Amino acid sequence: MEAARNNPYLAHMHNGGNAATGGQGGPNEAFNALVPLSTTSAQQEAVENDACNGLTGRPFTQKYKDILAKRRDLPVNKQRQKFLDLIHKNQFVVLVGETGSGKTTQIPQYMVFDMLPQVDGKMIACTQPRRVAATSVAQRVADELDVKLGQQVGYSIRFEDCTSSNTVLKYCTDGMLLREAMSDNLLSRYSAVILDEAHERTLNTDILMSLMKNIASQRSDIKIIVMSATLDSEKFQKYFNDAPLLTVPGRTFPVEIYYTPEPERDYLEAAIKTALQIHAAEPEGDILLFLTGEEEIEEACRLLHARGDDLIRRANCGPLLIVPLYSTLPPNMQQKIFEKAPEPRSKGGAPGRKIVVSTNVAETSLTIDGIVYVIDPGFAKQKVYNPRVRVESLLVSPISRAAAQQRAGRAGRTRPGKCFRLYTEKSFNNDLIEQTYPEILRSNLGSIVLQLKKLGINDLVHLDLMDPCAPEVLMRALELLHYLGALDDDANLTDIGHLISEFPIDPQLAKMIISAPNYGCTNEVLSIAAMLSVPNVFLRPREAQRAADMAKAEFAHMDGDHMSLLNVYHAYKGCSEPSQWCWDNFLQLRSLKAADNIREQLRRVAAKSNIPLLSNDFNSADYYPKIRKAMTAGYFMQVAHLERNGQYLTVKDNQIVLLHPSSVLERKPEWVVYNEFVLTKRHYIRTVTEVKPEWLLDIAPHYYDLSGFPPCEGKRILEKIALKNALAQEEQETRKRKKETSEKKDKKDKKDRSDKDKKDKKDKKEKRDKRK
DNA sequence: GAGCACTGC
Repeated sequence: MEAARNNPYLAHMHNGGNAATGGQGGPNEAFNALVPLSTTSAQQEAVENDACNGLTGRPFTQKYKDILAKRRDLPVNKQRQKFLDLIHKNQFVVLVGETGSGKTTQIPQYMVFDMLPQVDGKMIACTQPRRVAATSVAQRVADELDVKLGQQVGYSIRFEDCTSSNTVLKYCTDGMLLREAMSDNLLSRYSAVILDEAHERTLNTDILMSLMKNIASQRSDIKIIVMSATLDSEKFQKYFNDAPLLTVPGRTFPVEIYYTPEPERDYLEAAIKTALQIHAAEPEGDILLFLTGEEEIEEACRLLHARGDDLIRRANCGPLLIVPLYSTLPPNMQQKIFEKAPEPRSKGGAPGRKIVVSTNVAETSLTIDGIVYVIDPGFAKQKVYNPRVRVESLLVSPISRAAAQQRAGRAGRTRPGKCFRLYTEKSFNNDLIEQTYPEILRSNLGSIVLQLKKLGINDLVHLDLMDPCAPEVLMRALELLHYLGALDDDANLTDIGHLISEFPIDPQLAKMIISAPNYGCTNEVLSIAAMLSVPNVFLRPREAQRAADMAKAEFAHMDGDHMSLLNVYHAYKGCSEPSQWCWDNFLQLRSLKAADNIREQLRRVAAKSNIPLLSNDFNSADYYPKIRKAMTAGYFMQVAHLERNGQYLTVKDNQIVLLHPSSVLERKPEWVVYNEFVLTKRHYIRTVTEVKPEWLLDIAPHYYDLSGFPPCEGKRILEKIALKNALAQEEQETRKRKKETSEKKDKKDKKDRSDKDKKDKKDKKEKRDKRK
């Protein structure tokens, strides 16, 4: 109680924040005795053991007490005092804890009791890379603290803010906190920020880490905790000014690792063999097989079905449930991974088994219970960025040792498991890289650079990132933003740049939206932007490709794919039963719903930025051309020209590209804008719409300064038009000059005339006067 | 005439 007397906030606490409600509750004495940034583990436990909730004044429920017992048992609780000591003495703490340590749920609560956010009005934030994690952990912690979700504990993710003025602990996606920082550069609403899953090194986490380091140097009152699951803690410690490290053991079961003695030539074949061998020889327990993509997974499932049936017949094995899993799979199909393994065919017969064949989605995003065996061929599709051609693409490549470890861990969540790696141990040690390259080294940074500018970080070259990005990638981003008019010649944010940065989408898309009012078509452009921001809406199941193509043709627009997307969106908004309608038309309902959500968000941003929401008369001949002009204002850097040999060449880069076969365009328009450059066996441009070369010169004259263009037909055509424009302009000017000269002459004549008139009048008057 | 790992504002 000594501390309580010294607590300057105590009076406030007793009077306000902690009033008992309903008569049955009461103050939590231990809670009221807490002093910010000096609590002990014992004090905190006393607060939790009290009869009443310090945060609400209400008596604790039985449910609370049941959960509390389990929380006390978590590995992280044994280190509570150590953690508090570290955070009292340091601004940064790095915490490493494996699965099951309890760090994500407990550490933020320790911080709540230690910083007493209800006293100074500043919140504790805990960031997650994914939305589901933010919402589900917030719910769990609300239960643990015996409060209603959205009150003292809440979450904030895109499209959903579940917080209130009472919120002291907020779980949010890292992207959300970054957005907040764009309008509050010092994150002044927070007294502590906990960055969770930092080892994943997502783009947003990396930026956020840099930002927090920057903020910490300006705010000595803020505490920052970086939590990670890997043992690569030294890098984090070093980055955060030699921060102290706390290691918390996890709670998982051992996983035995097996390697192949020789390298496998065909990993798909090897994977299927291994799965069936496990089924034939290993005890009960489900299998998780990692493959790289949809097509491979469907193929593997077909083979497993065929050979599995054969095996079951011959070897009297139990029945198999084979389930594919990838993110674009419809939700009802995804649910299948939670089904139980099938029962034995006869009582006492061999047990059934579930085989989940999955992409990386099962590595971090989805947890499947009951997995005992993991098969890891060692490959995944990974994003790579080529700044030279400004293209992001997906490439099947070997995973890292950290990812392999993560995959193996999936076998030991419920009991001891086994992991079969389809590569040699030597290969694991010598060929695999230690960590997957962080996303920031594999991405186009256009949007990120704009965000950084908005965050008040101007010196990008000396930006303090954990892994600095390649200068060429930065250059490309700056170049793009400069051409869009978002940055001036000194790389400072312009008014346009401020506007663009308000939109949570690609800068080109945002530019298209803010240009739309010039063409009176904001509403339509918002719809197109939303449709371009979601995964492909068109489904094309292998068994119904023709029917799907026919359904798609119904939406085709002769101007191109963007207008077809607009047709789809309008039709979707007009249909009465979206679910049935989507099924009938081979459309992805999930994507359309997402598009609708995004459109609403974009509309709100536009309205807030005073961008008028306009539409042209649908029957006007200009309706579509005006939309295409607005698109050109955003995408003038992604234009291709059809050369006379029938090949498209991208403008300025002179890359040979093909219209993607998914395009609705049946003819080949001479000039097109494209949304995406797809790099597979060939170079494709996907989602394509016809434009006019005159527009390019009108709308983006700074980009279409032809002197810097490599020679090609497109350039010659543009030059001709430019010449014509120049001549026309000259002619116009000449005419204007002539008109001016003649006007001047007229004016002079008029003046002369009027002078003469005056003189005549005067003379006449004089004459009259004389006569008098 | 062909793909679409996964997130996120």
